[in-house]
Amino acid sequence: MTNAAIAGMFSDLADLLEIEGANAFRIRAYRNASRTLDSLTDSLEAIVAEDPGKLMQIPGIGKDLALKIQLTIETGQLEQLEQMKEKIPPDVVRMLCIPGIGPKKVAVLFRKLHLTTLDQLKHAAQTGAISQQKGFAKKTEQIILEGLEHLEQMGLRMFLADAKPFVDQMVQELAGLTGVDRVCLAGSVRRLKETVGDLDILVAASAPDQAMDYLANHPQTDKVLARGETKQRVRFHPFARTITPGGSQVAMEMDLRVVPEESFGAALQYFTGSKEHNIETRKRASQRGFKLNEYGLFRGEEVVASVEEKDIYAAIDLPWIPPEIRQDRNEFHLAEAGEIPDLVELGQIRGDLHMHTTATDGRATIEEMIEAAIERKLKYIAITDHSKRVTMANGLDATRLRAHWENIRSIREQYPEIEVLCGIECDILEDATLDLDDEVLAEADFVIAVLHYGLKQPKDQITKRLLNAIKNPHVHMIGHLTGRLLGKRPGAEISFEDVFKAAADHGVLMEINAHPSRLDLNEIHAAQAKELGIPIVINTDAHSTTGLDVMQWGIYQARRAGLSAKDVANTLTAKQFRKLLR
DNA sequence: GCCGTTTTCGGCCCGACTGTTTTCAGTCG
Repeated sequence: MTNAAIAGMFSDLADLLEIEGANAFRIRAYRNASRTLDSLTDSLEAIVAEDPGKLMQIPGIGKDLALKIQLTIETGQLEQLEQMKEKIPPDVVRMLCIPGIGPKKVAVLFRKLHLTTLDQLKHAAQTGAISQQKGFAKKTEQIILEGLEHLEQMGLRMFLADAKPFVDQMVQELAGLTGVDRVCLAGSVRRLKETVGDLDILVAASAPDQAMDYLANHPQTDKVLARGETKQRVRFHPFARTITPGGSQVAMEMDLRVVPEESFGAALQYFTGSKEHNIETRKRASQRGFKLNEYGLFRGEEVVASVEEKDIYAAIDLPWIPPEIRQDRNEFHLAEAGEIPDLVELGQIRGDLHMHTTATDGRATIEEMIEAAIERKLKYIAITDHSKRVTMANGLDATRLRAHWENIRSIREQYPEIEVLCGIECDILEDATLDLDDEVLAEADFVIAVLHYGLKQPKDQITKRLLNAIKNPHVHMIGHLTGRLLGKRPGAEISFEDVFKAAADHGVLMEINAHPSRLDLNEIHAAQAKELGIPIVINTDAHSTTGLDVMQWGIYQARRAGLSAKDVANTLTAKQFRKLLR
């Protein structure tokens, strides 16, 4: 059983307990535990197998939760969760997804009105049965009906790559307004999260109305959902696709927060989050006798810090922490030790070691790819077309591959300003052998081994395939290890610890695929690979010349994992990079 | 349910906004 599965059970249990009206702090304990387990790099299964007592060393896991984790792994289910599910139907839990409807209201709908499905809820709202209840009125019924309509879209997130250009533009427009002193992105977009649920912008202004009016009347704005003295929430017309299959259009919402200039730093810290990071910073503040809110850090009435973010951190004895790593994972530990990493930047990337050409499923020729790479100031690249197993991409067999390499060798002589490696993206087959013979692979400058097929195999077999590839002396890198996809296929997750340890032993590189809708090797696993000293390579897997431009999103992924240039192998010079290869 | 350089019991982050109220509870971020 995966950590994510156990974390999910605790999270579900917290939802159910909330509807039941359980102690709020007990619910929080489950939520905290869920989040901690989800970002834990060690496998809970392995910990239990070794020594269940060690579970209690995990922060937020005490005697009770340790036992629940152990029993969940042993029995395959969480007893309390199963019991609660008997009592509360799944649609009742879904009611929590309606904005404006929380656990208290759901409890009334379920216990007093005996509504157990969303259809019943809709009917009750339409017939006015709900407004009869104390604490409910016509407006609430309207909220419910609107909410049900949007429920399908609710909770949908979009890729950072879609959201960021839009909010960047909005920031620019707001910055141009008279009376607006400072504007900054906040929330998950500022933290450069891979996907974002909503958008946050912070403004410092002497007159809040100007910025709010501008946003309210913006052509992209569909509806003002809430507006107060300092805060406004709007819904935009759909401007990008969501990450769900089918990519339905979704209306994104944005919070605009206006604060006085002297509070900007405190507000920026506060609204950047993450929520978990903020809870920890406020805890640290209160341990030092301070109170921290969006207006500043206070000792009694006295303002200790408020203008700049770094002042807030300094006052609680920490260096400034980059937004990308504000996840309450280990940034406080790093900050205390003075080890906040100097995060890798796009300008430091010198090579791109994964791209395709017209020889297989790319749309540009070898020459075009080389010239595009030179334009983008790259010093070295690897041309890595598909191997024969990927028939739908016109994958290369030994004969065609050798001819392709010969072609590359003659073409690259015309481009002395860039080093071009003859590479191959070689499939790891279902039986754990490689798609091309060793003697062919031995002729390559750079070999990427990847999984494309047989992902429904059991965990052990997939792990074995990866281990075999790593042991092959001709393989240089494991390509786009789709941690998330594998993790989501029941029974097909891999043993990352085993794979990473083998990679570390054999000097095999790991890849972050920079494509914004892929971003394979998520930040947790990338951080884990870094811990083991495995060099990480950020590649575009470009299928066209413009495909080389997605590098930025991979950089963000690496930054969230806390990687600095020394952890990223393609920041090395071509010569240094070659030396790194076994 | 967790946790401890005030505490093994009594805390647990904090404020804005809305709707239903007539001073506040619920919800949200």
